[in-house]
Amino acid sequence: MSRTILVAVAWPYASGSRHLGHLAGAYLPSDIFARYHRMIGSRVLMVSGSDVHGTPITVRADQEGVSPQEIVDRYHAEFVSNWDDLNMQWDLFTTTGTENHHAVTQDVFMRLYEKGHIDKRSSEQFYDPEAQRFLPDRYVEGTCPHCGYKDARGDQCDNCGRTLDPIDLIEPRSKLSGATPELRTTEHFYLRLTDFEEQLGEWLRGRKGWRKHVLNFSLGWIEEGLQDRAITRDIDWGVDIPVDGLGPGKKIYVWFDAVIGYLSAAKEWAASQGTPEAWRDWWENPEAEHYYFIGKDNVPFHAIIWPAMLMGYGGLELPTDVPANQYVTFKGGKASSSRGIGLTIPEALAAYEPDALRYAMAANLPEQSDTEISEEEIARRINEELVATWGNLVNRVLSMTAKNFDGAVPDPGPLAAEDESLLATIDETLVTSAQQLERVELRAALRTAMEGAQAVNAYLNALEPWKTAKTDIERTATTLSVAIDAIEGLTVAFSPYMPVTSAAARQMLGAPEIDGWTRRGVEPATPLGQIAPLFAKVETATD
RNA sequence: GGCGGCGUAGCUCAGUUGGUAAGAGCGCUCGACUCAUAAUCGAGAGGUCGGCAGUUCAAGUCUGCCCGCCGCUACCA
Repeated sequence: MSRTILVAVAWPYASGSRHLGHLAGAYLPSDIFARYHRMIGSRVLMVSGSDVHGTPITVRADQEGVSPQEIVDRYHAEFVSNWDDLNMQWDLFTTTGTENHHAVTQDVFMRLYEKGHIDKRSSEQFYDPEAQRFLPDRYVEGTCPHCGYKDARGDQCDNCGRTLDPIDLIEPRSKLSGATPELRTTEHFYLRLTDFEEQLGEWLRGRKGWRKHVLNFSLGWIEEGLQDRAITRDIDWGVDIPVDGLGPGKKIYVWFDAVIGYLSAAKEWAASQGTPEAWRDWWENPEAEHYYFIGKDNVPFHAIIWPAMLMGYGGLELPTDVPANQYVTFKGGKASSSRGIGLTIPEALAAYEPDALRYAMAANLPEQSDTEISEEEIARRINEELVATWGNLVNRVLSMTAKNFDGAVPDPGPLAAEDESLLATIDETLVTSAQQLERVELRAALRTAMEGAQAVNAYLNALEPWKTAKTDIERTATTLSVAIDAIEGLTVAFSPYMPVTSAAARQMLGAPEIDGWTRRGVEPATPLGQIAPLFAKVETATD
């Protein structure tokens, strides 16, 4: 029976270009996983979209003298273009700016409110009289009361690392205008996370196969005790609060609405298909599996807050797994486009072919620990592994076949033990890589596929078809035919990672489109396609 | 400060519930081959598994302390 899979992908924040850390953290793994599931016949719904609300976007808009919508439109267009270049296969990539999303967010808010999981409280916040705006903690700067550092942020001092309360800053000033902020009382709605503490703990302790950094981190939050959390902000850019009582100038907090995007996007997708109820197959179906692809900084939102919201709402499915990735680091530091650390996705796409970039990043996915990446590392992965082992394998086999057998797949004749053995190895490659993909061990599954390619190279070196071509054409036919069948099988394993070149390789082999996670081989006498190298080597900085 | 993760070969990383002489890829050395994008294949060198002390018949794997790196710390998203 075919499985029902929701591939939920972190919503990129439309405040600037995304970088390779984001690509490796969430987008590439989700696409690989979704493609695998489509190949084995699962019903996949892969959704995400641009996250368009929040203070940083309004600040940037002010700085540039444009509307927040202009900022959002610019980066949303860039993301869509990136995904297109990378051949990301979304079922829907929308934004949180749609009417549908606002309506679904308000529905979730109202339901939680009516069930008593949201209440109203007041607190004191810094307000910038010049910018006429309440300031998030990190937009208040001043002198650290602990170490005297002059440019401490309101949430944390970058010098001594201590967590701060902006009220404790000496000589506080607004990061926006430099003005001295004043304290004002403000009312907000709070999500009562404490209502779900026990239920969340029980649920989390029952999770199997979750990465330990995800599970331990989440359980740590539970053990420390959850805190109720404000879910509205003093801002005019966001989703309207669907109940009266707070007065103007307040919106729903961007993070509360962003996670709801997984649900609203499913509804938008269903409506766009002309089957408006179809979202229920994923969200109200206990058999459905939900996988959330995010970076580790988002673990609390996906393993604590969003599940709590779902529990409170009732009748919707909780995450099956949250395979959060760690960080990609450049020269030891976390990638950051705002600080210019590491390549942005547009920069990387300008430098590398999409499939080659996908290979290099997939081979370095930070699944267990932070992974150090450099342009040298990307070039090494492409030149020393991808081109040398896989690209060259396809090229050497096809070249020999074209030359010796009139550009068509030869008839293998009876197979010898070593022929059967190679094909068994490739079949095993597909079995093993599928198991690893199921566990979201994407790096390992790619490695497995490469080992399959090495096995074919070793087989060729052992049977030396370039020699037998002069002495035993039947043996040569067997060798090359078996190698072609093996390569056909490997294109299946590589396809989730490198869809374009895998399809190109199949065309060269004369193989039909992939049908299932299995080796099918190529019929004898099938004419080969136009042969060309699958990948080009990249120049390295030192060349 | 608190919490979490990490610290394993020159580099990038794997090492399930503790158990045969510690692994992979790349790099390096030697050899084979020369069909192929000087690509491939084989062999080899290379590690006190951050440090110290424990538990155990047995620890990279468990416990404690220490050192270092990264992240989070609930109002960045």
